[in-house]
Amino acid sequence: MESPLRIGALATAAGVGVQTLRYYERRGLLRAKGRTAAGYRQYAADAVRRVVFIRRAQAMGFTLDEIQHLLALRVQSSRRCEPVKRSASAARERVRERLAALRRMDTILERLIDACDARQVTEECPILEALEPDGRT
Amino acid sequence: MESPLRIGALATAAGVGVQTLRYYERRGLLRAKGRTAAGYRQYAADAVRRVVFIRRAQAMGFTLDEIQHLLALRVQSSRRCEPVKRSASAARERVRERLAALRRMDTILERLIDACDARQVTEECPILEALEPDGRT
DNA sequence: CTTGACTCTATACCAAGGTATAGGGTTTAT
DNA sequence: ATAAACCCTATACCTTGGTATAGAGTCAAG
Repeated sequence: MESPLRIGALATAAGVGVQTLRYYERRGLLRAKGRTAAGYRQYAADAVRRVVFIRRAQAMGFTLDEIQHLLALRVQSSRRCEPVKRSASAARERVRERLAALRRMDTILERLIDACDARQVTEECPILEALEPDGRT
Repeated sequence: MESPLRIGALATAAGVGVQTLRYYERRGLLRAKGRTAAGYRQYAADAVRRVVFIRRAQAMGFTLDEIQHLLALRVQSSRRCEPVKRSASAARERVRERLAALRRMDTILERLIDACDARQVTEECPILEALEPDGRT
């Protein structure tokens, strides 16, 4: 029985601009529950979570198209399970690749900081060595 | 005594287009060692590593501006160590935040795939819970 | 000595993900 | 009942990270 949010309230709650929400709607990422007589969008309270999710997923490198797919992932019936599983597996594959790359970056930065602490002069840029294809750390 | 690379050779070696390399130069990410009499850019062999680094860093979500800072990170002398360390620490902080978020995402996707295998119906979109600030999985 | 592959600068264009503005209606507090 | 603060659509514009094109010079092979 909660009163629905108008777009400005949702924007404030989620920390984005109203234009952004309308843009997400055009992109198919967000739908208003309905409209008032005057045509104002009405959102349920959980729209805040959805928008926050979108921003966080973006922050970890997903595109809006990918996020749209992620948001659609749920097992709706015991049929139609395979497509969901395929999407989820593909998404997970990308996540794991990014994880591996980020872990390498973390190691490199850690070692750089340590070198700095030890006041060692590193003639070569250690960062440049960070991401060699063979990934030796 | 290796013969310097021209832009096309560097582009091929690093797997990018020549336009991209000139763009990086404009952005201050890449410098040619010199020019031929005709004005052709000449690159040292290690430019390949630099460009590959740029692409990998991009792939893990760094902007070109951030990458420019990363590339500038090297301990050039035992003085001036602090600023380097601060940049590296800040970069590492961002990396670690992304890692944490990606790990949560990975867990969620794994559980979704498992639910799918078990033919369980997930009514609520489980993805939405993936990135809650408190990170409960 | 010309043809094709390469290079140069400069400028235009593109896609993603917004942000701003114009021109208008609505709701609310005074 | 009117001004401030909100909402609507539509359209234009912005930034990032490129890609394409135009017009011109360079170099190596035949």
